[in-house]
Amino acid sequence: MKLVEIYQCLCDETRLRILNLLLQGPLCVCHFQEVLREPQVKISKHLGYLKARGMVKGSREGNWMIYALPNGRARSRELVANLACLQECVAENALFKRDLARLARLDLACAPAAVVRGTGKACCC
Amino acid sequence: MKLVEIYQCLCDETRLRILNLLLQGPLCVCHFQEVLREPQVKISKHLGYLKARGMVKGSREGNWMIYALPNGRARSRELVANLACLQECVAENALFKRDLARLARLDLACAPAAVVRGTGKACCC
DNA sequence: GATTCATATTCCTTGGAAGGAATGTTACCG
DNA sequence: CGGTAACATTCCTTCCAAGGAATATGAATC
Repeated sequence: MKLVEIYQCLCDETRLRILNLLLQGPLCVCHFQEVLREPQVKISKHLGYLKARGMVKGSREGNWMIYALPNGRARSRELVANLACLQECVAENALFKRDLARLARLDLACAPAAVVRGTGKACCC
Repeated sequence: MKLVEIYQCLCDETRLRILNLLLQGPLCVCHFQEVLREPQVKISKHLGYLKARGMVKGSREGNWMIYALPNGRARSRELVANLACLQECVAENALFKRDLARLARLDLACAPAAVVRGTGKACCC
């Protein structure tokens, strides 16, 4: 992944919001939809864009697709630096903070449901 | 300048090369041309793009246009963080290092000429 | 096996960015 | 004041990205 490709991934607001959520951990598409409140096709296409460039990886978990950032060892210096920078930059931004708050509420509602279902998974409820 | 606008400025290789040079200090258009070896119109348009978004400022110096990053106080947290990140990211990149080397050679050739002309300016010779 | 849920893909339109050729503008210089 | 040097802008074409509607795929469930 070239440096300019990293920036291309970062130059759309929806993608920034997606990555902001992924900095908290893996997430399935339906949760992106709930938190971002954007149409399914929009979310899905941006995830496809990021995946095609190696910025995220996706794995199927039964009926759901879980997306995550590449794991630590697979992250280039440039990617690590830019993800850290992104996290610092969004820290005081209202939109991104609201997204994180919604994500936290979702996790709270989600985890018990997962326990009930006996999956132990926070996703997908 | 919104965060996403910063990334939009960064998502083109020519603009990255321009900003890499500007991290060393102000520069005139003709020097961008010499270092980057790209056509005048290309340089000029990318500088216009950056200027329109507040990423650089331009000032006329006689016959020349000098471009520079906004000065310290005018830089937002996001901009400071991303410029630092950019500088770190390009530090080991061959293309960007070559540009800096060319810039250094240009300054060496340029400064004496400026002295001879009695301007004391490194730009434009 | 038909249905349903979650997600992806296709097809379309629209807009914006990139690049080059040509031309315009501004300042300096004789 | 005509010319020239340094940049900017316009006009054009090409390409890619974004978004939505509709449709397809793949897994689970009955």
